[in-house]
Amino acid sequence: MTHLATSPTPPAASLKARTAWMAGLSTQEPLRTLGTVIEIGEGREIFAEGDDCDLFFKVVSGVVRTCKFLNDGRRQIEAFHVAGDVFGFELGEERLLCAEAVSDCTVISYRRRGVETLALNDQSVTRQLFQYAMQGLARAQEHSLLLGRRGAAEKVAAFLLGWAAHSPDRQVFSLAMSRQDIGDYLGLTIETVSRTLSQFERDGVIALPNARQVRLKNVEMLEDLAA
Amino acid sequence: MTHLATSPTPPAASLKARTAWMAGLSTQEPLRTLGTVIEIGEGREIFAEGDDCDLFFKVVSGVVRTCKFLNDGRRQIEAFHVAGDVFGFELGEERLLCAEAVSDCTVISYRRRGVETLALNDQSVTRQLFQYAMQGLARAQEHSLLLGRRGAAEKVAAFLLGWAAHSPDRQVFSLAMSRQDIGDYLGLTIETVSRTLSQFERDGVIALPNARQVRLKNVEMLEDLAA
DNA sequence: CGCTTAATTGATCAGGGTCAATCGTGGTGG
DNA sequence: CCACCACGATTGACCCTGATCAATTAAGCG
Repeated sequence: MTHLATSPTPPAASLKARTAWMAGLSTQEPLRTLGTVIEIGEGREIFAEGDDCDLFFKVVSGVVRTCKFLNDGRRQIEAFHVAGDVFGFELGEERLLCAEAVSDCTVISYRRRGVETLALNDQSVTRQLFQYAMQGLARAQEHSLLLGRRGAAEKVAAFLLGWAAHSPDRQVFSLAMSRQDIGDYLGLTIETVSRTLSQFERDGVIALPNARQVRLKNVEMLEDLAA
Repeated sequence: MTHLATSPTPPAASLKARTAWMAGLSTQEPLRTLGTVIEIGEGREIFAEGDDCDLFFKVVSGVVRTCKFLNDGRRQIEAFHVAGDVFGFELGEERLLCAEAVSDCTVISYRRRGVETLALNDQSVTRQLFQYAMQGLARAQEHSLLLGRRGAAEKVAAFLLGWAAHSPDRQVFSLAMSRQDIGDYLGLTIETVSRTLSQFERDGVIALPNARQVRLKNVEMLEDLAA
């Protein structure tokens, strides 16, 4: 399940090629004709909490975060979405989460109504939607598990391994997101994230050439930590 | 790894009556004929981590917990399932979670294969499965949010309100689960759960006639706490 | 080259975990 | 019927991890 390295701007032509990343649907891509390609600048909002759910999205390149702002001002990041991931896929009429571009990114938007109409005539569309829902479910459950973990070290280790798994190179990769993002995803403060990473580096588990670059030096120990 | 307590199978007659409890499907219930009703005793395992996913279940009565055991012996409860909820619905071949009866309960089991076959000919079945997946997704996201909350008071308050919402009487209800269960669901220890409840009682927010009975005295304050 | 923002590091504090004792309730057997 | 036991829940004392507050360093960027 390797995702392609993010390449320079993908014009429409590359879009077709990229549908191959989708899970379990090598032959058919009935949604292809419905999508609209959109470029989003780093930090820009894609949709907000409370918006109508008339669209959902698939990431082509870049990273998107879906999150919720709590009444005390804190932010909880529900997930990071990378190439191939679908987000903004909700049951109700109003969005419970908002979505923002972590990095510059390209996404495809789909009209929910249009897809639903399509689904009436095409079983494979319904099944595709089902796949998206189940993948989201699995992801959310995994995240619950992560948040339930006790130690900061456990959480950060699990996060690094999870992120490494998306990367083309599992040993060396760069984090698309800030320490604040990582903290909001793991339920920790930036300081704790930073300290934990520094400690990992002192222990020789990882190397940090700069704040965004990570090199895993001892994957086994990380896996032990992540439990 | 024993599952599926073979027990006095209720007759088909009772099954029909029970379909009325199901959410959102008043007119159609294409799955009705496929299910097998099963009685499970309190504390009994329904399926284990690593089992085949050839079945999924719907709760008729009682409460079921789905959970995961971590390598350090801790247990994380992913969800409590009450009448009408579907559980054991997973993508992969092997289960990632296990399910146990919190109280004596009655569930209906469905063969995944059978339902999939049915779905080929019947759009409504596919759409029903989609609904289950999306409900599970919404639930898992809500749980992530709950776990991400900072304070113990916030978590316990949110839990009480959530549980009250299922109950026939929103003011007075009884908890089906132990303190340990609550703790494992919220990522807290039994002591902290107990202390927090006691504190709520001292503050006049709730009353605890006995360990399992809860009476909400100040819902507004609970809602403030739950944020 | 200074300005701004992100990240790191340090010092202190508090929320919740841990360990341990006590209470309460329900079940069992004399 | 009551003494006894077992188990869950509660409460208390103490400690540790991670949050908070604050200062310093590093990295972009006009």
